[in-house]
Amino acid sequence: MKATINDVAKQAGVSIKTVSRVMNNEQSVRQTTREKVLKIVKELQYQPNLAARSLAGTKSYSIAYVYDNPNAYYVIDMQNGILSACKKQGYELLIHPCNAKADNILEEITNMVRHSRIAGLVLTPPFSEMPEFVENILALDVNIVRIMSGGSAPDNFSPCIMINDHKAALSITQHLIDLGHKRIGFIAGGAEHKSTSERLQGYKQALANNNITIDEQLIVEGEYSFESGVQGAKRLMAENSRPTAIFSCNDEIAAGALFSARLMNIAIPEQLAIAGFENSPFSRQTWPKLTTANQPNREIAENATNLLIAQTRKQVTNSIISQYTPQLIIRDSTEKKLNQ
Amino acid sequence: MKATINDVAKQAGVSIKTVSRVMNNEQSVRQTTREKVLKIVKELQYQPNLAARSLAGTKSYSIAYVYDNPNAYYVIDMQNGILSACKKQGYELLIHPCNAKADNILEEITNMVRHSRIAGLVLTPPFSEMPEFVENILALDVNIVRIMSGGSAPDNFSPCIMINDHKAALSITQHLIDLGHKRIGFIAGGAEHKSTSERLQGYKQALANNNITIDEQLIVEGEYSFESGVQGAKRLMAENSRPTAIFSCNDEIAAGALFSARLMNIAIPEQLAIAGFENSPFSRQTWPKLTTANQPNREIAENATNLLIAQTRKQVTNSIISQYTPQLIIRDSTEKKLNQ
DNA sequence: CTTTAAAATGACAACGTTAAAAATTCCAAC
DNA sequence: GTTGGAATTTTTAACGTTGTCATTTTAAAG
Repeated sequence: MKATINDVAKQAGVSIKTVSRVMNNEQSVRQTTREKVLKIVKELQYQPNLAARSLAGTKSYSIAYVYDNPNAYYVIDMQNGILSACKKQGYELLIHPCNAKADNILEEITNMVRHSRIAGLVLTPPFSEMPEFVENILALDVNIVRIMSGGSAPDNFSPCIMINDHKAALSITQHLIDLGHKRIGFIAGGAEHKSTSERLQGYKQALANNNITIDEQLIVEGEYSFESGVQGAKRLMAENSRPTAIFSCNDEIAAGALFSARLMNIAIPEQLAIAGFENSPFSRQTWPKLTTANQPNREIAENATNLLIAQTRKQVTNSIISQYTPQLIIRDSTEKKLNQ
Repeated sequence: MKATINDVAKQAGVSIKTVSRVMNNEQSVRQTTREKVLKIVKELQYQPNLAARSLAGTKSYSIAYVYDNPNAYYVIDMQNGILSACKKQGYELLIHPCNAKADNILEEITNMVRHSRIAGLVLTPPFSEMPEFVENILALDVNIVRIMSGGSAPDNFSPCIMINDHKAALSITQHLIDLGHKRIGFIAGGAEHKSTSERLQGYKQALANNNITIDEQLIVEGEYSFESGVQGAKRLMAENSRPTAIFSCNDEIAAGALFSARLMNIAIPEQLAIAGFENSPFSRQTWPKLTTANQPNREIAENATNLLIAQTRKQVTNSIISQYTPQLIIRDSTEKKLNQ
């Protein structure tokens, strides 16, 4: 039914090993031979059998995405980006949602890697930002790529995609300052996420740049959830001297803060400007829509996966670092446009 | 490094075939032998190699989830439910997001099934509700399970999980009627989804049960998106005689309708009651929170996958149908409680 | 005890690919 | 033309399972 390497070899009049070489883009195949084989491959619609490949070879063609993130939009974007790269390069994706705080998490991942013969892992926060975890995973001799927050990579053990949250948070805060705000609240995300501290530092830097004193009362702890935004805004707006603007660590928190403000009959943006971060669908589904910073997760994920696969194929020896800085998107939650 | 069937066989003093029999729960293995083998399996932490299995055997241990759904919450819930069943039964999950309207969609899925040796497919709307598509997939001799809307299965070609949207929509509408509403708007989801027509029929039935004339002006077309809710509410509220309540086909639409109502300065629920459907996070992230019907997607997905695997193992001959009726959850978008 | 059928177990060839080693072909330099 | 080394290609043996069929063991009946 389905064409195998034998069928191709017979048709092309070469040995199966030659077909294998062509399929794997290996050296020492004469150009004419390569073309001859590729023609038959196309004719028979031959695709190498993944099971046979991973059984016979030392290589694997499976990539796993390990995550623990309650943000469905983020996860779906990541999955789609990873899948896109996988498809193009003939890999399959195994998704592995799990609990980062489980005490046997390392054992769980180890088993998964061993059992499924994984070529590499894509790690996002919080996993990518747990140094001990990363070290232990690398000890398994499996490739990884990390997507994480920061201006520069924490080490050069593996390719990293760095999201410059500091810079992005700085420009959001500067935008609020430019609008005349001087008392700007900050609702943090989970403390275990480096993005939280990076965004906080960007916020502080912007204030410092404009000679605005940092008021610790205006900075409240939280986590990356809608509910956290609700509570955070409640606390901030209960202060004696309320802020006139709130920068929330992500759009979901911002949506919660906005919800909370409405409960208190506070007009947005007239009495309170609110900004989020991520440009997730949340930022477009509130009223008014949220000012935010665009973080192109799908693209980031595809890029990361390409780096991972390149590493798997030993096409790179040195660690590669790629940088993204989310760009400011101004919407009505901070600055109302006249026509709407 | 990793234990193979040979290691187990040697240690247990039996042939590899016997170990294979034990691992596959086959008949004709003496109880004492079975125990002896299982003891070694545990000791060596032996797990059969999936690649070797699918290469050698006629069976496959991969399940694919084919979907085309913009609702991230729904997809994540489904994935987690399917994964949960897969893990328990030693299967792996391949996710396959795709475009249901692509003209080569059948070819795409066919290739995937052939190439990855898929044991079965989990289909959700719109795929599960495309009879021609389903028929063609079944012709590939692959097992499927369908999760779809309706009171009874459309055929008995494969196990189905039926969501009784009709009944659920009826009870939501009845709830609105019980609150005194007589002019109730309906914002539809995508016409290609059976849930849309089922929910519409439930809505109409409830009106009929209460001798309320059905006003076609109050029924607007739409699709399952936030934006569609925004537009739908805009149209409904522009009518000469506005509705006093709106039943939206899902929570995302309802959230959009609510957003839209706020833009028009309409008080919820005083001037307009809004109900959604699904009990997705959307329903808890609006202000006020949405009355809805709870659809336990994760549980449904796990159940569906179990049916699929049972079918794969030929543990069932006849088609199995499982039923779910989403249950009404009353929140502030239709009926404000005093203490809040 | 035999005999016999059924139950349990084992031997060995697949499955479709890659790895390692061996064989062949090619081409440039004498 | 030879020759020698590099480039290309082929041969054969894995990889870890399951399927098929042969063999051994068991237990029941005579």
